[in-house]
Amino acid sequence: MGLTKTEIFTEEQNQMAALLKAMAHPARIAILQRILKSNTCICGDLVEELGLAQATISQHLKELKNAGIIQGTIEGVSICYCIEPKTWKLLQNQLGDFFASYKGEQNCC
Amino acid sequence: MGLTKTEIFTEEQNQMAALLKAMAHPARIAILQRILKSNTCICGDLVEELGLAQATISQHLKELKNAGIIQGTIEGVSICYCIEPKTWKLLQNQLGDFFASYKGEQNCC
DNA sequence: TTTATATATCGTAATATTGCGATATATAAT
DNA sequence: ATTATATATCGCAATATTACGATATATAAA
Repeated sequence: MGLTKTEIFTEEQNQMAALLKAMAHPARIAILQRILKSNTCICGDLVEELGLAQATISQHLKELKNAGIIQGTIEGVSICYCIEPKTWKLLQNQLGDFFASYKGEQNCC
Repeated sequence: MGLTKTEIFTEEQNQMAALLKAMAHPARIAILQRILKSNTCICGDLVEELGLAQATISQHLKELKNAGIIQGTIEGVSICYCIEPKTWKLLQNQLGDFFASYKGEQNCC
């Protein structure tokens, strides 16, 4: 087929997968790192700093925005992007719990 | 085009994206949750518990294995899967740092 | 109002992912 | 050696992603 069977998974599993997927691209990691560094970031700066076309950057920003990971505000002619705190903290906690639940190598194979 | 321009990103960005991508599917989240819960997991159990065909589960396991997130050991006729501690801790630390580097909503837009 | 600048959207080609039936492989039991 | 069981791989169809040129839109300046 070619489409994920979301209906057989829990809401939490689908949500976590969607958020991870939104982050799972080197360009989007780079964009987030850039935003984390200066708290804020104008779209145009990314086009210069990463080596991707403007349309491509815009598309990556859209994906991060659709996932709720970043938010954008109109600032004159340009648009200022920054982290969406709610989703950020949610994912931070979810992933924190997820990774911490590993009990180590005992009884492993 | 349709292929990621890995050459313009850092090794770290590419690696992190690859690991996140391997986890970014509800079935693979479910598989990891199952392994985390009982430390270990036989492939056949997953086929029963999740509602996916044996070929599909096997493919998801392969992706997690290729990414280095899990490891498999032959155990008689079946195969026992468990977490690969090194990669797990690496990703845990990387993501921990990444999320913690968010300085909050000050100077945001 | 016209022009310049910044960003978004459209359309498209190349490639990747998802899921599964069919089949291959590999170990254990008879 | 044959048979049963568990897992992997192949091949394929449907769909999604990636990247980008071209174009649309929207704000600011002249």
